[in-house]
Amino acid sequence: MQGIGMPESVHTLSPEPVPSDSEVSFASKLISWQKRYGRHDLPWQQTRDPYAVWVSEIMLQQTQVAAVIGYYQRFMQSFPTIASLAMATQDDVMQHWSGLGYYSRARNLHKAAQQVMEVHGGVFPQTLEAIQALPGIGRSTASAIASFAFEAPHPILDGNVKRVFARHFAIEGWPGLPRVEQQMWALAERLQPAQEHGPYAQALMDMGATLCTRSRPRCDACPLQTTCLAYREGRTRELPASKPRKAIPEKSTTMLILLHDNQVMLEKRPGSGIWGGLWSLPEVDSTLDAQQAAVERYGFQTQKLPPFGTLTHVFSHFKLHILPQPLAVEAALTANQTPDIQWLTLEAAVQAGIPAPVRVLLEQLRWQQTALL
DNA sequence: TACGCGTGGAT
DNA sequence: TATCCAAGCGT
Repeated sequence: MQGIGMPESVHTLSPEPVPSDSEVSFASKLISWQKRYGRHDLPWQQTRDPYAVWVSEIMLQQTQVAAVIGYYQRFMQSFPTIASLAMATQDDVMQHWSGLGYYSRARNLHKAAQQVMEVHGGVFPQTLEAIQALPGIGRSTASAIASFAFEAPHPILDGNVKRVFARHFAIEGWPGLPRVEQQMWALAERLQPAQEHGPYAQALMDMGATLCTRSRPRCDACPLQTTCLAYREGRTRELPASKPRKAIPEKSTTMLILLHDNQVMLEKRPGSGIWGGLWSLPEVDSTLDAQQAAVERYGFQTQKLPPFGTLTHVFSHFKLHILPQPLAVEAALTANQTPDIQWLTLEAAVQAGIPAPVRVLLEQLRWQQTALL
């Protein structure tokens, strides 16, 4: 297949349904390699339970394996079945996701479990269309679940696969570009083997994660070395093309640490947006007076406590400078109990579903108080 | 179509 | 330290 990788490669113009000989060996080489050198002992590989596969695939979206393992084990311990997840409170689910990031994944997973109970009678659906119809499951994740749980012949296209394709077939352009992605989906369909769909999907992921890594790929150990165009042309360093980046903006916010009776006040954030559904510290515009804001918003008379240093948290799309302002609540002028406010001891607060930087602040505070005793 | 959405590891 | 980006999806 000579056209692959050229800017106007043939399969974008006239897709060939029949793979060439070299494309057939692509899959079989990968599968053979996977059986011998791939990963087989990850916690979610000990089962074909579609629910377990599903949870793992959602956690692994944009998240590295090492970060997921502990979360996966605790999550499955607490929510071993679709029914148990569907019946859980959102707070309980978010608590298990706290620190893992991309919290819409947790909200969607929870919602989808309830959908499976209502729409599918508690049985995880088996067709690609029905799987992909669940919130939080796109084409690649649906295919991965179908491949691992049901041995179904659907191609995956995640970051690993894109990297392997971009290098092996010398595909130009950033893989996030719709044109490039469309080209890769067509390629993925042609390369899909006739059998061993689970091992093939795992092989692509293992290749991308352990050999065909972003930097310093281990081409010496690669089963595709003899056919890899990037290797042949010495272009593994420049492929795949990287995403064009813009400078990210910086923002500042003041977080109120309202303390009373050895407890701290947490406020539930709106369901969407940054840290949606998590419990967090109240935020005040940094140009405003924190104590005045505490009175106006909550009816609290407060005494300033010694502040501690600014905490900078970097997101993918902006940088946030957090100015913590500890305040001792002396008196509540008005009742302010709502479902979106709770008072917790520091020990309980760090166990709640809170964003990572808030955890850092509360841990610092707890350490300070311990040191004073 | 481009952007919003977290956190941590690697270089 | 700054930057990239990792088993993507929803809007």
